[in-house]
Amino acid sequence: MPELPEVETTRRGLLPHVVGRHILGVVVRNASLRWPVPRGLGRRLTGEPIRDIRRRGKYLLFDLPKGHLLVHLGMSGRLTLVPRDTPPRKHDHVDIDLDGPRTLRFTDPRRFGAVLWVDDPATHMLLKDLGMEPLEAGFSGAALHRKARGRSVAVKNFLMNGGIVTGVGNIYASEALFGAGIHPGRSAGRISAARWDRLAQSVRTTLQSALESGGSTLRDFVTVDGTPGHFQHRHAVYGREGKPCRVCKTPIRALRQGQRSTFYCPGCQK
DNA sequence: AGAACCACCTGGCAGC
DNA sequence: TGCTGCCAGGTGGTTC
Repeated sequence: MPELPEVETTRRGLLPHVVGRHILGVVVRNASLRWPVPRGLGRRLTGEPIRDIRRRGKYLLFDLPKGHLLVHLGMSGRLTLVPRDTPPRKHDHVDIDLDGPRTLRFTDPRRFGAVLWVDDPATHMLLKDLGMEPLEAGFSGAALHRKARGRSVAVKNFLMNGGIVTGVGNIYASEALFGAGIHPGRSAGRISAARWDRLAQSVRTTLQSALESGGSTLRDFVTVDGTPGHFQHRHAVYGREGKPCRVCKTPIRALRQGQRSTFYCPGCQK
């Protein structure tokens, strides 16, 4: 489900209800996520205050005095705030009871997500090699151009490589390439500096607009209070195969790249 | 080093 | 209705 806008929407929704709260207890109903939820997570968390919630790519980091709770939503994960003692449903795997009226609940049908303890984000295996944050300074066409030198991989797969840019997944890669007028199959190493500038700008504006719409809800993404995002109604190409391009009316096409669906406009993207 | 594939898991939907 | 096959927002690991 969640790419950067959905993860960031989740973070912003949680902030006012979670930061400053102490953790009263932890319930792990199913520890078999992408990696096992560590034994002793409850012992590490219980009694501790949550000082901040940060995001690195699609990872959320809950800052505690002695370390960090790391949450990744995988393909189908969700974090919601529910009234304490709300009965768990089938895929509610982890509960973090907070002081105050609510419980922070991790739900994930496919269990590709993760709930882990991290001592030091700077050296953690899952975090240390992540690429540029597309909404922060340092992300630019020039930086992308430099990283793409000599690489034959399709630009769409390049954009989705978390070691290059973090947070851009399957939906927003297609959308950003449409915005920049670049064909998703073009080799990353054969794109001009001017077009990398357009693409970097398109990635930023695409993610920013999605964020302002509360993210995209395709199947099950909901914000922390249970309301869906609505950016899916504004997708230019994603999920629109056969429908007319919003700009030139050419039917949108789909193709497979690295076992993922890509959508593009053959009229607008070269 | 880089590129292409696979694996992990459940649920929803189209087609028969 | 019920079965089968395919698809889905991610990403680490393996192989070439």
